Amino acid sequence: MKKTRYVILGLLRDGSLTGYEIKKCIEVRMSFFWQESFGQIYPELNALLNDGFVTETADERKDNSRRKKKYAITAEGLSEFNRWMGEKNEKDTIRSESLLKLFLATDANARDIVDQLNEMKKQNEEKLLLFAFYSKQLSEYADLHENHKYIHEVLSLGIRQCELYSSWSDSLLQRLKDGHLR
Amino acid sequence: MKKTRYVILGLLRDGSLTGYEIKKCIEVRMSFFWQESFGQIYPELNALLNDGFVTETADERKDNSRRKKKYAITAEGLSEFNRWMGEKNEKDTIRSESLLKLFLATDANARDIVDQLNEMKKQNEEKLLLFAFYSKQLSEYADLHENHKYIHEVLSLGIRQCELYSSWSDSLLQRLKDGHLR
DNA sequence: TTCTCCATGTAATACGTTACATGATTGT
DNA sequence: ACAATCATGTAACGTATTACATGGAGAA
Repeated sequence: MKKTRYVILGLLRDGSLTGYEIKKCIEVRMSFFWQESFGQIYPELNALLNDGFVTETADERKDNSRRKKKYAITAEGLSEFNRWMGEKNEKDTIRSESLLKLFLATDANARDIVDQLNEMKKQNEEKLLLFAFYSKQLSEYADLHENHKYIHEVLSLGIRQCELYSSWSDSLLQRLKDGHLR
Repeated sequence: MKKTRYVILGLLRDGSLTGYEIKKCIEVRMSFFWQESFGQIYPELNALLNDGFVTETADERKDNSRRKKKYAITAEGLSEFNRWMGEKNEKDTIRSESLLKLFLATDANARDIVDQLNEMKKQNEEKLLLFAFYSKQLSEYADLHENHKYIHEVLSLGIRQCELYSSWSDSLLQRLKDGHLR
């Protein structure tokens, strides 16, 4: 089942946002465990409006041209969000082409594997920088996250996962270079 | 882009398999980073046959009734697999409803969060048992994995990831119970 | 002026799961 | 005899990405 609406509702609890802002928010803060595209967000906002879970405030200067629309959550929206919170989750899924390649690799692919591992290490180190930035940003809004104790915990899990991946790939690279992999 | 064919080709390098066996194999050994369903595998096997990347040996007793079909990789299939190995990967994606919920939770959701965390801990501990089983199974076929050095490494990463998630949820639960979460 | 980012939206397409249909084999 | 698992396949459905169309605002 599609979860787009719940992410949107969840984010709107802290104040109204435009569709664009919602997208950015998911991208910057949640990309380590969630993703949504414009093609899902905009239609879903209209569906939510239709269901009475959000209200829309259009920036109505000009006339016809499309302008900024801010969405706010309604009481019904909030209770729908809380209902979802108590529902059973579907299984987590991970799709990692890098791990797939490593898993399937033989000695014939040794050269490619080194490239894969380097790329993996690089990507995780970049993600760590992003996390650090976001983490710092968070602590500047102490009041807001007063109400969101778990964000830090999830973030800290993300960081530790990145560290795991990055150190794992690094150690594998080392052992491959030194030629004593097993 | 769809990757189903490469998983199939990758697995077939160690000997012919039926579609059913391929499915089981992915399920048991790769579920921590990859998944495929019958609805992808069977049509893809026919596509691969059509492209000359695999050959089919049907178990042709009886006549009309559908029977076991073993697939083997061809030289062209092998080179197609090796080509893919050198290609750039698409970004890894994770979809975790549990982390999404935790990320979005406030104090209002405290009760639900405890359930989520317990479920998360349980699932990761179960996965660890599966990993242990598979790991043991692997060491019994030393000859086969001689050629697949990286399987162990990927497995070990999977184990450490599960341990991370399980100990993270456990520690969060502890702190929630003791009431000193920040 | 041109580029980038903000901003909204739709349509086409691709991807993936689930349910269904069918039947053989193996173990209890 | 029955259930579980092995085994193959398709059709329907739902979900998600991508490309496209459109245009404003601010910066270089």
